[in-house]
Amino acid sequence: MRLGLNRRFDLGLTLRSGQFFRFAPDGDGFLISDGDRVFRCRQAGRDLEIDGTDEAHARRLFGLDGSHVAALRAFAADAVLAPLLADYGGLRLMRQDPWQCLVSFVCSAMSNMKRIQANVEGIAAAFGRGGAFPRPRPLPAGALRPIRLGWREKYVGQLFATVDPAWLEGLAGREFEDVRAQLMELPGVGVKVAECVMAFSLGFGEACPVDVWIRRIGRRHFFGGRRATDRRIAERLRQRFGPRTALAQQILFAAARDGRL
DNA sequence: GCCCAGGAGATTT
DNA sequence: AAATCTCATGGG
Repeated sequence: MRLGLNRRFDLGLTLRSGQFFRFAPDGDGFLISDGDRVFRCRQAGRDLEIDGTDEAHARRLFGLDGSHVAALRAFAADAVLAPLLADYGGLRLMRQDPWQCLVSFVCSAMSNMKRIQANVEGIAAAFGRGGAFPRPRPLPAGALRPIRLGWREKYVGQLFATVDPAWLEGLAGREFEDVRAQLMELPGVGVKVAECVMAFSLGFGEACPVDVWIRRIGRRHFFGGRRATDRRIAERLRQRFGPRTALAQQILFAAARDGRL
């Protein structure tokens, strides 16, 4: 199926930006796994070719809606973001399967993108079917050991044994602080991981995950180089970008990792 | 050997 | 409430 794109979108940049981990190069496109959906995807200029899923899913997953244009217009007036839009304007905020997203970011703690991807793929390969991400279920003791998750292993095991995906999906659209507090009751989920799940799978545009990169550039660009708590940094970004904070954060993250900030 | 990586949780101050 | 410690592993 071919999907017309009349707005800015860069598939490769979006996939590699660190919000999603289940993709692999496939010819001149990608093989993508989002929850129980596995499909191929290829971008040719303003066309997006998808094979194995439907248009509604692809548009939702890649954030292909009109809100992006308005966001770019707002960002163009921002002194920090404006210089980045030429290279990062095609980076979209994805909306992936919440359960897969939750496990991915619990695995992300004090890790790096290559290893996170290997860990998440390892979990899918060991317990999933046909590339799909395995649904929660109690796993045999020691079954996660070969995945080499380190001290995240016990958290992932507990999540598989206790989380109800329907409950997780039901958090979308509810009150921000309430959702974050509920996510933080889960093992291995603190402020940062909770806001990742909210930003990348539950549609909370005000979410602002503060990791080492955002902390660094947040201090440099929004606090005059002075120290600031993660909470203050997130507050300032929210005040500056409102419901587009999550997208702004993702652009800043990608640019910072590229040495652009 | 060192330091760092999309942190969380428990303990100490 | 903020600073500190530990957790396991791979890469530069």
